Amino acid sequence: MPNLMKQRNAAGKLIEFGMVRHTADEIAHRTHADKGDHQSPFQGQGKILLALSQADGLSQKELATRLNLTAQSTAEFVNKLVKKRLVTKEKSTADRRKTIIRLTDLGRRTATKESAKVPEFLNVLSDEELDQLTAILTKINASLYDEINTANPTWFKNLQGSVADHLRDWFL
Amino acid sequence: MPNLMKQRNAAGKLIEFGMVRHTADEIAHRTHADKGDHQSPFQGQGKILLALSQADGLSQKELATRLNLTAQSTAEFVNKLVKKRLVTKEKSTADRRKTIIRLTDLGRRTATKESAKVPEFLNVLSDEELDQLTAILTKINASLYDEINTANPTWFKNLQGSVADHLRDWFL
DNA sequence: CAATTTAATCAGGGGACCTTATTATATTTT
DNA sequence: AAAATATAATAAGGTCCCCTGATTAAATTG
Repeated sequence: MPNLMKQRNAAGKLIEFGMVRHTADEIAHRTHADKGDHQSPFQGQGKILLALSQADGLSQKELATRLNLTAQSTAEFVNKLVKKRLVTKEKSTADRRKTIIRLTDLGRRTATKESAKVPEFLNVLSDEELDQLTAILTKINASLYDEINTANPTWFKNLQGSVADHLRDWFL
Repeated sequence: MPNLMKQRNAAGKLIEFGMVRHTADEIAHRTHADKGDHQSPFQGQGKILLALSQADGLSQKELATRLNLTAQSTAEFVNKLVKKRLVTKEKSTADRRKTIIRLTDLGRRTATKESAKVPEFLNVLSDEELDQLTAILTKINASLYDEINTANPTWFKNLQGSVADHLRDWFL
């Protein structure tokens, strides 16, 4: 079993990392002041954009399912995106209950832009440390996947899907 | 200069870590279903509780300053905490403009409970990996502190304070 | 055709924050 | 001391992220 003290140290650093990065993010938003555009790509409207950039023309229900959101939340975010002219809604002709959501050009550009950039703080690490970090995170992620899968297989599948989608863009 | 490919790998893993941990957290909340009790200790009401557990009897203004919140947000959170009987408000006799906030017993217990527990996923790491992770996070955190300090010295000071407060409990 | 399931919407609510007034209660200045 | 200014807290209203419950419209089933 691993040394408890070492675990505690690492945990402390992780907590610190969480706090510090949170603040750094806030500063980034507030400073850059991109106006209404300060959303994380993993939440709310950003989430929708990301999903659509990977599979355009989904119905609201499909979006909700993939993103583990309720139909109502999904509708809310979609409507906001429509107002911003980032997506469009149209009734499916095949099944008139369904509403198909599509990215506009602007929406696609926005989604792409959000998507990828290497955090600057990785610049302070050596090659060796980067490898170590990658290996460690791989282990940690595997363990978390496990935990999630045990607790809620549905979420696990959805999560796998969106991680894969996101990282596919990221790595090519 | 570090290898770009290695940076990208690490960045990808970090992004994945972010997504996965987010989901794991949600499951923890939803599953445990502690009712109204699903707040991060670094935001909103939780933030207030944490600050008070470190220095009870602050005025709202002092809280706002320490936590980089507006007086209005602070008031909102405090009022919600009052409703939940986690804190009390009373007028300062020395300066009747001020309102002093104090933790109730329940509040103190809640704050303490929130505060410390080693994330389970650290169990999958070896001693060596724990050391590596600690070293890496130390570097990353230092770099983020730097960035924050440059951008906003005030926030930097406040952040230092709350990190110190939080970690003091954590390490003893 | 009647009953049921499904996709969306409406209404309403909680939590995190913010901006723009106002209202008390000091503290200064004249 | 009276007037002017600064400070602590409120009130009101907004945005964003999410959810539950109730209702409507269209499709599927029996």
